[in-house]
Amino acid sequence: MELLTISDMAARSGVAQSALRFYEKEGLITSTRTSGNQRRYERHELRRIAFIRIAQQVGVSLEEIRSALAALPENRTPTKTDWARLSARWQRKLEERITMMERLRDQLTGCIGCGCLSLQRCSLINPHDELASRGEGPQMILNPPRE
Amino acid sequence: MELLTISDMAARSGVAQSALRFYEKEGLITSTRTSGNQRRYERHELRRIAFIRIAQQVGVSLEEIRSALAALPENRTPTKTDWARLSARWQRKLEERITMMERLRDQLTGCIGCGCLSLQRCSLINPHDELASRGEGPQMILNPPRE
DNA sequence: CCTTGAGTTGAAGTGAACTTTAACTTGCAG
DNA sequence: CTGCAAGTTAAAGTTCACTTCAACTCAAGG
Repeated sequence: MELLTISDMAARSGVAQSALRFYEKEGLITSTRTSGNQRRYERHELRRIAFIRIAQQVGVSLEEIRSALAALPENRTPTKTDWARLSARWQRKLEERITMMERLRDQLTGCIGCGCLSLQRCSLINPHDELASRGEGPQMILNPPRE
Repeated sequence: MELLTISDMAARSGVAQSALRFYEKEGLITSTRTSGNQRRYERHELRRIAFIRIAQQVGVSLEEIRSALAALPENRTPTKTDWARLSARWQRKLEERITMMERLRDQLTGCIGCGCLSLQRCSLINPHDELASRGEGPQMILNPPRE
């Protein structure tokens, strides 16, 4: 069971050393120390880092990521099942985001025909201008009507 | 041709007044002034704002948005065609982002089966660990191999 | 030993996208 | 007219996600 140095981790994960230290300070990853106070990482920390970067791609904040990772066991190396549970959760987030983007794309496609993009008339943004009651902004995308 | 005040604009667009002033300072939108130095907006500025918010949803920076908007005519109200051209361009960006997200989702689905998320073995991140030559990080998602 | 590269810390800096503040001025209903 | 809500500015503050800096200490080859 060989431990990895911070430069190993940076090389393998593609994340800068400074970011790794930052993540540790934020409680996203952990490390042990050598007698000389240098960080040593267990191999499975790479999974945490991978997870962090993926979640960021999905548009999740570090704070949310932190709280998700907090669900992993602290006293033992996470099992496949632990990770699978977490992955499933993020997969739903991803799914939601994709759906939103697709809705955005579809509406935008319709808008290209009319060359509009008006806040008042275009369905992309606020159809019929009667949505004021539902709040401000591009209601159709952020908060579409149920069918 | 009635002009809108800043609070009209804020109400109609769902964007804070402070943000509208900020956008103006950044050259994203424009306004005329009353004799008493108050901002008055032409109605079509709402379209610019809508466009800005939509582009932000897609993950585009204000700087990029600014340069895209710079392609619109300054001396006349943009025509449908002007907007359509711009919309088409963003639609491609959206399409790309959706593709990336779908790839991410598909890979993640595969990963749930194995409960992995390893930087070394999981195909989500860096299959076979031989991608080092192609750069660091989650290569499969950011820069997938051609088929 | 000595040098050099790798690692450590706290604190300050960065950039994006705004918001808040303070001190005024305008617009308009009564 | 008056009073007050709405508007104006420059400058400073905020949050997020890091990076950079300065001043060290540690580890290992020659």
